[in-house]
Amino acid sequence: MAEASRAALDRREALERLRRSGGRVTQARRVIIDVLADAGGHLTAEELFHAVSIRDASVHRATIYRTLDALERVGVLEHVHLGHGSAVYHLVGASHFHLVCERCGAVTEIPESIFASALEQIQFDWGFRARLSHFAILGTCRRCQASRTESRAPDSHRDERP
Amino acid sequence: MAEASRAALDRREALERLRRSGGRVTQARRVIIDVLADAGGHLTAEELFHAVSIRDASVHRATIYRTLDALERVGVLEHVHLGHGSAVYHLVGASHFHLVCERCGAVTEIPESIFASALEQIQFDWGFRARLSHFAILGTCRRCQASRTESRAPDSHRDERP
DNA sequence: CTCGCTGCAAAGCTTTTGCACTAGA
DNA sequence: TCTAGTGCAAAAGCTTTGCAGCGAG
Repeated sequence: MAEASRAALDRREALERLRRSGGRVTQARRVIIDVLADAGGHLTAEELFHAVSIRDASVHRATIYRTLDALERVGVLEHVHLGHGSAVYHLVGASHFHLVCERCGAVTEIPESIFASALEQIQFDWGFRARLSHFAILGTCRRCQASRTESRAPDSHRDERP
Repeated sequence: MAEASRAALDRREALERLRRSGGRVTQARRVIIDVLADAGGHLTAEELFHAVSIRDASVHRATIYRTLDALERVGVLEHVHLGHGSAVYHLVGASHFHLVCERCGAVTEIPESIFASALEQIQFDWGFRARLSHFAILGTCRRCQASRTESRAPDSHRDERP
């Protein structure tokens, strides 16, 4: 992976990759990529739509979905499921996993190396080449383990049943 | 975990657990638990609804959702996300992970022990107690790795973009 | 007898799609 | 120019909810 050494694609690289794949660089796509680059990733389609609307109110919600699909197909971005809610999108970059606390919703990124040997064993035993980064890993964070009666944070929850 | 030694709760244990938690054992719940026990797990709400309808057509779709919620809350069942589609439900039992092939949709269950040391390291390094069983692990199965042009199986796909 | 559970209907939310028009290469 | 991409509107899923009646304990 060429991008594994960097945090993520920047605007220029993203547009370049899009162009090279035969896609057109439109106003909507430029804004969407800008927002994703600025946010540093982890936006749902809806969050992205709101953020994009601020910069260009003419971009339609349907365009967000179609563009996310198109950009994912040409390898400019990826989506991850952090929980029960909508997927979140981010520009491709260093492969990593997400630890999501089921109680407070905190998201921690960890390097993929942690699971290297486990994934090798799965490849060896089952012939299955696993890609762990597509889903978050749920659990309980240090803080919430310490305080069992910790109340839930009001925001940033994606995997909570009300 | 008391149920870790067995494949999953059977009807009697499930009803017992429901009753002990103060829940009422109704006709609808009995049928739902029966269907899940017979299926051996991995049913979406919609699949469950169809299967339940065959045995008792009077059970409403909304009851399926409310019952799944209730039964999950009292620890009778759990849900897992195998892919982009709806979650699948199963009676609680031995903790395991699901390998889902992104190309053919095949689902393989593997024991949680594979990841034991990785999860321990996460606990040690980040203080995060991870529970990997809530999401599937996507990747490519042996067969699909062998035949790169393998056509997708028409069914059992849950994590495929059309 | 009481209130937890259910059927029903309707709404809610996210995502997709058909169509005609616009604009990128 | 030529067609990929877009806005718009409407539909399509899937899931939730308010309400009144029923039935489990």
